[in-house]
Amino acid sequence: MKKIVPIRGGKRVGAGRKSGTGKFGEKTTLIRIPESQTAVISNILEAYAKRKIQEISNVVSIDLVNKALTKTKIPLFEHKVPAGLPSAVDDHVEKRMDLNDYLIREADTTFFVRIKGASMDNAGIHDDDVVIVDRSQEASIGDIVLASLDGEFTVKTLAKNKNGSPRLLPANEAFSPIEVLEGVQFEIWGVVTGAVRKFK
Amino acid sequence: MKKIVPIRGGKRVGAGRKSGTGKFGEKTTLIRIPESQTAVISNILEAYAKRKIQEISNVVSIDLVNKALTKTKIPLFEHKVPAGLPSAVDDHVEKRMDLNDYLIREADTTFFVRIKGASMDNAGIHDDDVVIVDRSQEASIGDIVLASLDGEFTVKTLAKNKNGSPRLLPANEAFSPIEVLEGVQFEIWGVVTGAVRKFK
DNA sequence: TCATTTGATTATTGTAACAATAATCAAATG
DNA sequence: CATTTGATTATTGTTACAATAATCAAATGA
Repeated sequence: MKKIVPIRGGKRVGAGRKSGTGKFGEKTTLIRIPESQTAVISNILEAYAKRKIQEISNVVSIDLVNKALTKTKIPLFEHKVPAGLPSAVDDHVEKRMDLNDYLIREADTTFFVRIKGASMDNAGIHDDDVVIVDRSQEASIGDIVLASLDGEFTVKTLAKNKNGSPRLLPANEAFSPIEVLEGVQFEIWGVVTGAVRKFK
Repeated sequence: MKKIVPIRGGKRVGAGRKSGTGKFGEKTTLIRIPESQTAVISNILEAYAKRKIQEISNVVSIDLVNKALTKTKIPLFEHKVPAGLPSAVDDHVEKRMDLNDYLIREADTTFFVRIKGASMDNAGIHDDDVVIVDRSQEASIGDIVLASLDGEFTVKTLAKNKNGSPRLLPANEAFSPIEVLEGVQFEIWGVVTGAVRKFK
C-alpha cells in the first residue's frame, strides 16, 4: 500500500544555503599536507576559523635574581591609610613589608620573566609585566607556568586534555589554546608565583 | 599502415616509483584551506619540503590571523658561552634583578597599599593587589594616584574637568568617575608607581 | 661488454567528482 | 501566523582520476 505523501513543494527560487556560511566564511581549496603535519595545520585552521589569535611566545626576557638581595622594609597599609605622613622612617606603623620577601620564596630557584602581549590579560598579567617564576615548585593543573615549546618560551595556564596530553591556556578569549602535539619538545620551567608592574 | 613496434618489454616485477620519493618524503592527505590562507600554507609547506625548518610547529606563529607574530627564542641555561667572548646575548641572559631596585625609587617616601575591589581592573590593578605609592613624585594628569576625599582613600587615575577641578577616573566601566566637588577635603598622597601580585 | 633506449610499473600530486551534511527558502498546513 | 515540509544550494571530507615523475629490467647497439 502506498503512503499518501501530501504535496507541499514547488519551485523554491532563491532557496539554498548562502555562500560564505562555512566555518571559514570563505571559499576553500584542497591542499595536500604531509601526514606528519596534518595535526598542526588542523590546529592552525581551527584557530583561524574561530578568529582567534594563535600565539606561542609571550616572553620578552628572562632574568635571574640578584645574588645579594636588598632588604627594604616599607610600611604596608592593608585597609585604611592613616592620616598623617606614613613613611619608612616611621617606626610605629603597624605593618612593614619587603618586596623580595613578599614575592620570592627561594632566590636560587627563582627568576623573572618579562611578558609581552595580551594573551594573559584575564589572569591579571598584562603587556610589559614582569612575572616571578619559581622553578622549585611542582606545577599543577590550573597553575600559571613558564613553559617552552620547541625552544619558544610562553607563560600560560597549565591544563590537560582528556587523553592526558598537556594544553596551555591563554587567559584571553581572543587567543586560542596551545595544544602540545606529539613530537614537540615541551618543558615546564616553573610556576608563576607573582607579578609586578611598573607604572611610572 | 601499422607501425611496427619493436617489442622490448615483458614483465617488470619490482619496477615503479619508490614510496617516499615525493617532495615531502612521506604520504600526504588533502585538507581544505580557506583561500586567503593558501599562500601562507603553501609557503610553509615549501619550506618544510626543503627542510629549511625541521619542525613545522616552530612556525605556527605564521601570519594566519594577519598579525605578525615574532617568535622569541631566548638562549637560557643551555646557552654555551665561548670563554672570553662576552656578547650582548650573554649579558642579556646574565642580567640579574632585584625587586626593590626595580620598583622602589626612594624607600623613605614610598609605601604600599593593598587594593580592594575591581574599580581599577582595566589599569591592571586588581582586587588584593599591592600597589607601590611614591609620595615624593609630582602627580600629573593621567597618573594613577592615591587620593583622599573627606578622609576616604582611593586609588584612581587623575583627570581634570574643563573648569579645572580634579576628577578621579576608575578603570572599569562598571564604576563612575568621582567628581571632586567644592568643599570636599581632597588630597593627593602620592603617585602609584607600580603594582605587585602574588599568585601562589 | 656495457652504456643507452625503451616500455612496464608504481608513487606522487593537483584537480575533479561525489555524497553526506548543513543552511536557507517558501509553499502548504493547522 | 507559527510550524512543518520539501526544494534548493553551499560546505566539506573523501574518493577517483589523469598527468607526471621515478624506477626497473629487457632489448638494443656501439
